[in-house]
Amino acid sequence: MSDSLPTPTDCDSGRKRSSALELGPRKKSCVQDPLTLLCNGIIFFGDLADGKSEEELTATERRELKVFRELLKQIPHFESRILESSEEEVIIMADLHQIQKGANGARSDDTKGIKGTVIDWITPKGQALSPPIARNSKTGRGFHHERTGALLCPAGLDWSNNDIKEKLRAGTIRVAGDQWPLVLYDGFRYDPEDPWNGLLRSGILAAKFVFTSPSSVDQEPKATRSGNARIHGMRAMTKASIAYIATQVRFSLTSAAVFSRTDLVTDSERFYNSIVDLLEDPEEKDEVDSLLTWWNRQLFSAYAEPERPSNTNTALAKIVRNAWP
DNA sequence: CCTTAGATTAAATAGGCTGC
DNA sequence: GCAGCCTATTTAATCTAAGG
Repeated sequence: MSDSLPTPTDCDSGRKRSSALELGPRKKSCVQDPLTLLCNGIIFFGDLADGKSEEELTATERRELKVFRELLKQIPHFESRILESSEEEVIIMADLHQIQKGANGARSDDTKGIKGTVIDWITPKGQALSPPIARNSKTGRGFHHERTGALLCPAGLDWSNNDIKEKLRAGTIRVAGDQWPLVLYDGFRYDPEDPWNGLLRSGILAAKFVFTSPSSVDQEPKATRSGNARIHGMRAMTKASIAYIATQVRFSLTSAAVFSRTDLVTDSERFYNSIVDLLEDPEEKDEVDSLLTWWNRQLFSAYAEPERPSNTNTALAKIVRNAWP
């Protein structure tokens, strides 16, 4: 990390931009326009090769060139790769970061929305939660609340057993991501005799909220414009979108304030993967097929023809989301 | 080895904007 | 006036480097 970049005071934005483009496993998101940076860098190199002097560049261009050089230095073989690659490949590399950025933003929007409305559909009809849960805060959720605790309780465990309840609250019993909570089951009822009974058929409202539109959750939708599904040409639920919704719902019930794939307490990543694993298991194909059919009847029976997909980063990201979050 | 301050990052949040 | 998109700001977690 001995960074030879002198970091003049007027150049900190440049540093950010360079680090944002590392092609490592970690995604950096503060870059404004990675594509421009890459393209300009290549153009600069071409100009310099043609005998153009560096002094002819503007201050901004020199700074950009500097960032570009730093980039080449930091990433092994990046120089040869980028100078050999076609224009299309450069665009793809830059877009990957934009898409990741869009995906993060979209997920964040969903988390925010579900956090509020989930309160409505875990509240028994005509009753109130006691104690009440704030719509905009995660405090008071998780195992410490009777309702969210019951829904988060692993399906095989008995929440009404005080000993178990206390151990869940104290953390003596740690719930891993592949121990599925009761909230995944239709009517919040788990059937030990038939584990498939109702499994993954509970998050309709959340799915509608995300995919069709927030108001499509209500009896009388007041949508005045198209929702996500129609905008992005989504015609059906996929295995990944079912797992995505389940993950969002599960997270919304926890008291954790920050969504993190790698957080081992919420264990969201393992939870998501465990559902995808089940849905992709060839031996479960029949059950999965009928599950998908069921979901599509719930969500898309009223959806006739989707519009053409739009082209924004977020739109691309949401398409990606249905294949890989 | 551990602590600690500072930097860096991802994510949450509020709120504004646009198109219908 | 809704739905989705976008931006600026805040917050929390993680990393780094220096010092004890």
